[in-house]
Amino acid sequence: MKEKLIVILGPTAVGKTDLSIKLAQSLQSEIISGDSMLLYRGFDIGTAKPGTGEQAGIMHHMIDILEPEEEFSVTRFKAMAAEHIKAINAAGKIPILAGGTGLYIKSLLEDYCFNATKGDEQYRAQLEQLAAERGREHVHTMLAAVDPEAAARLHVNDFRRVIRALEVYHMGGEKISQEKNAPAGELVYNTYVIGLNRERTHLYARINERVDKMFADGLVEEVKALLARGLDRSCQAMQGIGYKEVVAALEGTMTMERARECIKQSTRHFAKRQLTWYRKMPYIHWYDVETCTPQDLLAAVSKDIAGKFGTK
RNA sequence: GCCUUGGUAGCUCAGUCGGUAGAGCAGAGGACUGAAAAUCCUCGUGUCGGCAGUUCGAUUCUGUCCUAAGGCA
Repeated sequence: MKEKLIVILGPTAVGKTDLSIKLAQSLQSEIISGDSMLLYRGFDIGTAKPGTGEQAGIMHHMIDILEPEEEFSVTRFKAMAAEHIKAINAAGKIPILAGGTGLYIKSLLEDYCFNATKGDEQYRAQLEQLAAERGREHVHTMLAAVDPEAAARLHVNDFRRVIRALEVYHMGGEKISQEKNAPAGELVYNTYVIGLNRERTHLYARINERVDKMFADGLVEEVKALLARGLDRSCQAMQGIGYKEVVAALEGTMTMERARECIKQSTRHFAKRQLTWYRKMPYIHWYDVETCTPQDLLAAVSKDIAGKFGTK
């Protein structure tokens, strides 16, 4: 008997948070975040994290569980989310997984089987050093020597993956190209996947507005506070959209105005990339947020969920 | 009114010593299996402001008109 799960995904700024909270209220359930940036404490404004007021007393899991300097990865997400899903089901409720991180959600639903080799900071730094000295081609050639299949698939410039492939081979004796599990096309959970979308130009307009609002709400102060705490600007969380640009502006490499535009642009690009993940998930039930009010959306979604799970 | 400098892809501009043009950005599509809000790949025909002239041929030269900015009155 598979555990039940409701998923809400969609591009950034489409309105996932709002729907997830309303739905959680009406189903008296709990929310699990499927978002790689909400994990971090202190990263609130730039991540559009729902504040405690907005959370409306609904239990939110996997938000604010990491210190800013902590590292995180998909496998941890997968394991943690699975636990929450299990626990909430055990309590007789249907958990709501809401978030936009394609890899995280897809790997959870489809049970990606990752290589066991852990990330090794030192080894990565070593390869980056090597690439700086002898070029990326050189590192790519190293991969071709040990795992030609992976090398053929990876572009020389897709340096992160080249590094990972080498790491997997040298640190763990595995190959990134080795066949993983073939999840029989069936999802891990008894799940109803809701995809929210709206017309692209309108989505972009919302993104632009939201970025302006982040600045008005004190994004710059948030970043300053993080830096003042001694947080290294190179840490994972600081690579998030909105943070790396503000840091650059504070360091003087670009104007704050320019940073604001960069953030809008990156967010738009990001939304587009999210959408390409979702296109590979044929089991998503799409709802056009454009053509209905929040009430109608909730009603429509509730009805479809009731049909699926036999809830009220 | 006169002078100067512009008018080339949605935007900013480059360029053609005359043989119908190309970058960045924007935008679009894609990849992705322990960093994923990360990382990476692919995609550029537009009356070269209008009209006329010179020419085998003009976006490129000449004239004229329109238009923008600046200067002089």
